[in-house]
Order: sequence, then C-alpha cells, then structure tokens
Amino acid sequence: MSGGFAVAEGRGQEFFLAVLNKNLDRLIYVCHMPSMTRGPDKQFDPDAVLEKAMQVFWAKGYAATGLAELQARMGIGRKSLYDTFGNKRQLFIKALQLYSDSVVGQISAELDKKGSPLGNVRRLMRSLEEDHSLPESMGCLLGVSMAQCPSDDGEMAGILRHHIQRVEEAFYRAFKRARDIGELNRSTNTRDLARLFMGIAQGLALVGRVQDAPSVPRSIVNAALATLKSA
Amino acid sequence: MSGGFAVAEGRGQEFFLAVLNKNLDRLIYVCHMPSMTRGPDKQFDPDAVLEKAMQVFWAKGYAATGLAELQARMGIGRKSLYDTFGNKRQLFIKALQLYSDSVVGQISAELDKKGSPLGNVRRLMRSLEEDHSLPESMGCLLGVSMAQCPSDDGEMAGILRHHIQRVEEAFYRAFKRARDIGELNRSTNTRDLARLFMGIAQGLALVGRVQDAPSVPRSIVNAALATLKSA
DNA sequence: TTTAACATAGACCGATTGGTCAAAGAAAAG
DNA sequence: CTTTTCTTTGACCAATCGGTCTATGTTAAA
Repeated sequence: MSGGFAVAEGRGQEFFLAVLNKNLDRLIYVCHMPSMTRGPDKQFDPDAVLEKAMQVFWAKGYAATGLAELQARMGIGRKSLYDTFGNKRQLFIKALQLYSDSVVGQISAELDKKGSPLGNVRRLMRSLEEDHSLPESMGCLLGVSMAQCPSDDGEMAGILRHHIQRVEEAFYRAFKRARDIGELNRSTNTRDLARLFMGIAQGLALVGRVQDAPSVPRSIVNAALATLKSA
Repeated sequence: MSGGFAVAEGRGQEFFLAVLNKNLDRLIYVCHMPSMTRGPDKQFDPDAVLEKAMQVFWAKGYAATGLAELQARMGIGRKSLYDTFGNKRQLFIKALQLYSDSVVGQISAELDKKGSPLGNVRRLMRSLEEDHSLPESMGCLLGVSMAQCPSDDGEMAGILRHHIQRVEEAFYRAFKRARDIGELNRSTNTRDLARLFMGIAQGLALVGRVQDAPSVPRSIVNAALATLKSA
C-alpha cells in the first residue's frame, strides 16, 4: 500500500475519492462519487441556537461557561453541537462575530443616518446610556471578552481588535462629516475624537455591568456629549 | 448532656472555653485556657504571596485560573493556601482589595498633589496612557473582574462598585478644586466630568489589554484632555 | 421496501477542577 | 529530653471539565 486518500465532503452533495501517493503530493486517481441518498434535516435553526449560546457567554464569560449549560440553553444534544459548531472555542468565536456584526451594524446605522451627524451621535449615546442603565445590563460581549482574552491567543485578540476598529470607524465617519458641515471646529482632531468615543462606549458598557443605579451612566453620557458643544 | 461549647482561637494566644446551655443563649461556665506552647512560623510572607496570586488572576481571570497554577506561582502548598486565604474565591476577593487599594492610592496621590489640579489630571492620564500602551498591558484587574463578575454575586459586585466610586471621587476632588480656582468654567458639572474620566480610564484599560499599537490609547487621552481646555 | 446518509440522545472517556485530609516535620515551652 | 502547636507536603476525593462515540431514529432516493 503506497497511497493515501482524501475526501471532500458535503451535505447532500456529490463528493470525490482521491488516491494520492505516499508523500501526499501527487494525485494518482480521482473517482467521482455522486451521492444517491440523504438523511433528515437539522431539527433546529443554527442561527437561533448560536444566539442562545452567545447570551450564555455574554452573561458568564468564556471560561465560566460549561458545555452542560450551553447544551441546556441551546436545547440541542452534544453531538449536534460539535457537528454544527466544531468545539467550544469555535462556537465562542462564532458568537463573537455574530455579536460584533450586530452591534457594529446598529451603531453604523444610527451614525450614518442623514441629517446632523452630531445629532446622530447624541441619539446613539443616549441609547447606549439607556441600555447600560438597565439593572440587567450585561455590558458588551466584546468588552467582556477583551477582559478574558488570554494574552497568547492571537486569533481572538484579532477579532476583538477588528471590532474596536469598526466601532471607531463608524464614529470617525460621523465626526468627519460633522466637521465638514461645520458642526465641529475645523481644528478638531476627528480621529482622536472617534477613538475617545469608542473608548467611552466600552467604559460605559463595563461600568453598566456592575452599576445598579442609572446615575453613573447618565453622568458619563452627559459629560461626553457636553464636550461636543465646544469641540 | 444539656450544654454546648465554643472556643475563640488565636495564633500562639490564650483562649477561652465557654460552656453554654442547649439553646446557646446562656453562658454557664467560662474557663480561661492559657496557651503554653507554639509551633513554627509561616515560611512565606502572606502579602508577597497574595501579590503573586493577584498577578495570575489579573492575567487570566478568575474562572480560567486553576488552583494548580496559583500554587505554582505563589510557591506554597495547597494546605497552606487554604489555611491562609480560605478558598479560591476569598483569595480572589483579597487580591481584588489589594489591587483596588493600591490603584486608588496611586490615583489619589497624583490627583491630590498641590498645584494645578488640571495639571495633575493631565499627568495622571498620560501616565495611564503609557501603562496601557505597553504590549504587555493587562488592563485593570478591577475592570477585568467587572467583565467576569456573575450577575448574582452581590458581594463581588459591591467591591467593584466601591472601587469605581473611589476612583470617581478622586477625580471629583480634583475637578472641584479646579473649578474653585478658575481652571474650569463655573458652569462645568464636575460630578459628571469625574464620572466621565473614571469611565474613560476604564475604557482605556480595557482597550489597552487588546491593542498592540500605542496609537489608540494615545488618541483617547489626547481627546480626553482636549475636552478640558474648554470646559 | 430496502438502504445509505444524515441527526439525535445520552453513555462514556481521561483529564482536570476545587477542596480535604492524614502523616511527617519543625519550633519552642517545660 | 518530651510535649504541644503549628506548618508543610502530597496523596486523595467527588464532581465536573471538554470532547468522543455508539446506538437509535429519521429521512428520502432507489
């Protein structure tokens, strides 16, 4: 026996059986294997189930969340979980991306609205204030994860950095437009300002996770918006 | 047998043997028991060892830190650890308090210096910027813990809230003084401003934990300090 | 109806978790 | 010396961890 083989799999699809040499660098034979039958469909919606997983990670953090709890809240068996999402880490990363896309989408939608860009910023910040004033506020999943990301995990850190950057960019577009139309001073450094507001939003979410009274989030947003009046 | 008893223990001290009635609400007899001998002292410094534990929790978070790693980094046996600190949770809480006292002490010392209060704020913020621009920055242990605190843990949430409040108060004293001596506008809401800067500091620490380039912390502090020029 | 391809539920795995305990050693008073 | 008190070491515990796998069920093409 001097060969190996590899298959390209797929759900309900045809696939190939490939025979390789023993160094795995030469294709010796390829056999097309059309799939004749198929099994039943999944009994759950992967997106809906991922959303549930996201909430558990959000509330408890990555390390403190066990497979048993994930299974229970997602309402699926363990085999299904691993077949669909790979493993706990990959499930977490998919949850991070789901959350990031959703949050960045909402923030961008608000900030990119027509009309006064500073008005959009004010509306967004008041909305964030409201969210993080609720007693059940859990902060921001990405922020929570930044706090837990092991320093040697480059992939995860990359996702978190990317999220930060997208939020910064959304603020930047708004502030740039505000400067262009005269809502901000010509001398304002819009890049710095965008990063500041991104940082404030993260701090707000973090504080809101612990704070019970709404006065602190309220103050933070008050003061943050006050700085725009004279910028 | 109609009585119970209780002893008040102490290291190398005399103690008392108290005989109580069966409802434990009446003292029947008290016997003074002077201690005659004593054993060896601890072979480690509890404070130094607690500092080590704090660093592990800081780097990895509460849930992801195991007893084995704590033991290794603290350099003591498991029994010693439990005898000295109670259990993992209590060890963590003691580490939180150690960290909080240290950080609040440093911040207050800087902000309460004589001279220009806004100058103190600028110096502090630049110093925070420098800290959180280092590639090995781990953010703020209290911030990291806010992100991991289970929502049902009231005691831990209380410690975190108290920390936030102490930082806010340090900023408040500085801004109040700044307003009194005319460095800030009379119309400035110093309470809001103090809370904003507390929030910015937390956000800065969080972002610094993930960010590798120093440009983002730099921008955040630039913009934060710029707001003071016209407040 | 047969059969291959899927999904499901849950038993099972070694490793690790936080936590306890017994045995041995060290220090100091008598 | 002996005795008592205290520390230390490391074995040990049940429970849980993330992950795998087998047995069973279900679907739809042949």
